[in-house]
Amino acid sequence: MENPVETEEAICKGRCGESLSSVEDAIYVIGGKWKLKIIIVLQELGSVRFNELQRTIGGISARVLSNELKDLELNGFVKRVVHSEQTPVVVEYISTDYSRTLKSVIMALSEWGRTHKNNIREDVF
Amino acid sequence: MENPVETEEAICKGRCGESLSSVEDAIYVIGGKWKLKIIIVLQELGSVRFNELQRTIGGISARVLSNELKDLELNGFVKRVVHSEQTPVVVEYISTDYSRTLKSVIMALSEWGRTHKNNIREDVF
DNA sequence: CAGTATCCAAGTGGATACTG
DNA sequence: CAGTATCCACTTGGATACTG
Repeated sequence: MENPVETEEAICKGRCGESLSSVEDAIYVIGGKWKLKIIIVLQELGSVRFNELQRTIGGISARVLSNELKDLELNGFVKRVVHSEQTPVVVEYISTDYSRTLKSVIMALSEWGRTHKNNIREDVF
Repeated sequence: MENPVETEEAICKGRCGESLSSVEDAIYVIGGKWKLKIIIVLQELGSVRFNELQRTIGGISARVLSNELKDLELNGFVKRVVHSEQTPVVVEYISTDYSRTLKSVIMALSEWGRTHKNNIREDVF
């Protein structure tokens, strides 16, 4: 620890390692092209059905959406509710309280994305 | 707009469309497994060389790191500085002011990731 | 050191058809 | 409607060797 020739790598692992590993954990769970978008739509609409969700998000295939939803459900962001009293069976996906803990992440990302888009329009094109 | 049978999809596209598309834009630029991690290390160390960066991040191959850095440079998050007066040539990567606009994104993500990790330890295992 | 080139295995994802 | 199964093209990424 007091090694005078401590490498920069070691210094970084000590100094920014926590941020690094926390961000890594976050990306592992909510990273990818679709997860946050699904969570946003579910939070906004409250309750959505499969095909409706697919159309709202746009560009996602049924297979991929299905896999993403399973993933999100496993991690507690989404609850799958089956109304088996109806035929054909109706399935609703609803956002959980836990998904609301992502509020600040979503706000930060959407604000940055909006600003970035404006920067690009003004500076580059 | 005043259509009484306006679909939920349309409602969502009006209500949360901006957040949705902004988050999409953000993910498009800084999404993926490595980009934010690279940016964090560069911000923390200020200036890093290629192999050093590879070792600090850990788990990333030279080819992938090289591609990510090109991408980040194109988008203005990283500056590549060549010291051609030395042999063998020394290359430094430094973070830009623009990468600092990601501060709130990184903070939100790292805080959420840290909390999430704690939740998992306590609740699931 | 700072990458690039090549080979190759594994994963991702679209399209389509199909099921209860 | 709410998915699943299959086929298949494309992409991603590791390992290794190589260059200036």
